[in-house]
Amino acid sequence: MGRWEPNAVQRLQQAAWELFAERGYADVTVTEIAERAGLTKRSFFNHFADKREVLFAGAQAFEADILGYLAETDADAEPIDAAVAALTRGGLDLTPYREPARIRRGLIASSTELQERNLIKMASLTAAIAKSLGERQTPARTAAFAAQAAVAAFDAAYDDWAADATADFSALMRQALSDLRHAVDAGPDEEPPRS
Amino acid sequence: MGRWEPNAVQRLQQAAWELFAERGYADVTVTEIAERAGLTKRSFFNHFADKREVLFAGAQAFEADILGYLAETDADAEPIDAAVAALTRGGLDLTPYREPARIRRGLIASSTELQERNLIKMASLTAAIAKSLGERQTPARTAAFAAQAAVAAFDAAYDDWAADATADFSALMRQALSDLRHAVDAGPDEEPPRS
DNA sequence: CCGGTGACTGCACCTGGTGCCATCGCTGAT
DNA sequence: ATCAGCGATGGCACCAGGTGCAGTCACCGG
Repeated sequence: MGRWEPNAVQRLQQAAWELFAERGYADVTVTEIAERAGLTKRSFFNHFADKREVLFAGAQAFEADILGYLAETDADAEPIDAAVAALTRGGLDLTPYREPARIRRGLIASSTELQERNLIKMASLTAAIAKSLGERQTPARTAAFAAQAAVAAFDAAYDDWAADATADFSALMRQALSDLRHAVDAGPDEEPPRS
Repeated sequence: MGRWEPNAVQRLQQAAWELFAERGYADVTVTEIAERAGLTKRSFFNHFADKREVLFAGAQAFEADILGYLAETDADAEPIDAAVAALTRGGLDLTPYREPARIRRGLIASSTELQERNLIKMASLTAAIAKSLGERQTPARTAAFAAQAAVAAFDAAYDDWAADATADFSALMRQALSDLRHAVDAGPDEEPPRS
């Protein structure tokens, strides 16, 4: 029992979430969010760097989780397989949060501001994965492309998962990776068959 | 001879470019840009949606060029090859602008705001390419992944090109695509050899 | 000569975001 | 018990980006 109600950050997130759901991201003001949480605008900005960030609080934790999973993968695996495995585990962790994920996706789609923030978070995740892969024997270029491919597959699978209640995330991820490889593969007449 | 000096947009871009080069993006105010161009803040926002956009005016034209080149590619080519060919031609068009491109890259690297904007422009380009590819016989999924891969290769090649004065863009692009395929390919023991 | 059009301006206003300092209650040390 | 310090919060003034609205003024076409 402190001088203040506990969990200010959580209360702010909750308040923001409710207000965004009610009236959309753009029509909600930071002052309103803070007041619903029983705080002031100034305190909001003591907890979040900006208005967008209140919707992306989970992203940093997610990135950390992925890096943890990545460290657990077989060091001899192909980089892209290691990254895909880690992202698959991370995606499975989200299973209980399908409905919030759907709403969040809707919000992001409604605001270019949020789309930009989402893209930079994905880019940050990609860079972190690439860096981790680079600490294996992998050349930086390969690591970067493998990370980008893995995240692209994850993103597609995540979309599918949000849209289809019955789908299993790891199956979606396998399918996405297979589709990606199909799209990237050279046509049969452009590259000699493997020896 | 109009009532006003001509080429307001160009003057604003020029003024912004100079000021950003002098003092960095963050330390320049829109009012300053407008005044150096002989206009007012209000007029700046009549020409550009926001402060960032003054640095990305070329992006829309570039996207249109790429789509044009894409339409000229062989309709029977693999989607990724068509996209790569179009982006290679677009990259070659930039040859005279290497130095500005370098400066621009430095500016973007210095500001997360600009990084976000850059990412969404690349995403827009990717989506436009994917849409165009989808208008061939290509499935949407394949089109999307092919576009993402092609743009990823372009981005890597563009980086290399900005860093190395002597490099030929189409060679860099071929190399990037080859590296990408190497990074995405399954290891030899994970997939049966082609028949 | 006259009315329309379009680039530009002025102004008031909103909101996100920050710097600075005061407050207040808890905690631990003396 | 008292006091110092810490940390979350609040108040306030302020800045910059961004917008809505109502003008102004030169040009252009009739």
